[in-house]
Amino acid sequence: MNIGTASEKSGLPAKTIRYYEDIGLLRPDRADNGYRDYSMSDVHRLRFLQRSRSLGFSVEQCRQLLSLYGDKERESADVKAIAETKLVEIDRKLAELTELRNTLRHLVHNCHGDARPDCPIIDGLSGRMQTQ
Amino acid sequence: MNIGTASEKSGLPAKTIRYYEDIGLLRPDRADNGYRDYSMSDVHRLRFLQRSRSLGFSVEQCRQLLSLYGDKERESADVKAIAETKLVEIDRKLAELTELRNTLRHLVHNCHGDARPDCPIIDGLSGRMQTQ
DNA sequence: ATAAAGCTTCCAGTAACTGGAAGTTCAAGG
DNA sequence: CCTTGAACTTCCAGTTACTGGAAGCTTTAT
Repeated sequence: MNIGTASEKSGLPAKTIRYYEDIGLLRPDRADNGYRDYSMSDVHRLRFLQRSRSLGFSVEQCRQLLSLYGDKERESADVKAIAETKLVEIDRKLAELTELRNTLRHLVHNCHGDARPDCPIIDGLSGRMQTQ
Repeated sequence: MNIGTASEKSGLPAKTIRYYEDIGLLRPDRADNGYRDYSMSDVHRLRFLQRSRSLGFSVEQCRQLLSLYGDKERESADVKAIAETKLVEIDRKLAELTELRNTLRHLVHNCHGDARPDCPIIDGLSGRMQTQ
């Protein structure tokens, strides 16, 4: 499939997909006309990149994560070690995201939603805090 | 407190903290010697920035999120609208992160962890997929 | 008093895109 | 078949969000 279709399916702009190829994150086939030709496997890699990038992993971390999928020659123990390291990181991110959500939820539910500026959460968080 | 202490407490490099000041994300006091002087409230903003940036929110999104905390003049209905928009985004990120974790967990648990390269998950995900 | 550590500003470099120009190829309509 | 517009190509320049380093001032520790 062409880059436009791959872009739609992966949620990444075509520009970014070409950039990822430049820095060696994937290597699509080329059709006779010179157009890039993406397989479903390529699209999976792209979606994976889209997701992990948007979650705050660096491109180099994504490259590591991708290697878990792509490299059949890689030893399983190695895969396991990398995956386990990343799992710790992901769990930390999950906890932080949950905390952020709770804060915002609280904000939404405890504020009046009208024109009164005396929101208790904002007051609580923005004021001078002496607690530690 | 000085920038070094604020850096420790927030988890952000001093360089980044100064940069955030440059682009108007916070405005610490200055001591008589010209040193920046951070309050606990500043540190809270910094920690909040650290967290939301590492979770893939852009600086501009962080600026919006921060406005929920900082601006007492802001109307509550406005706060509520922004918070609710961000909540949807956070929930999406949570779902994606959970999915990513499940994939990796599966990878960790189903692989042999020895030197055999025939991990079923890698085989499943990296191979040519005909499914859609 | 002097050295090291920490602070200041400023300027240049990097990572990860992103936009735009200039040209080629393809799919649709006349 | 011809043309027109969308989608593709490469290349180069610009943006965002830092990051490193120089040059100099202030504080702390011996």
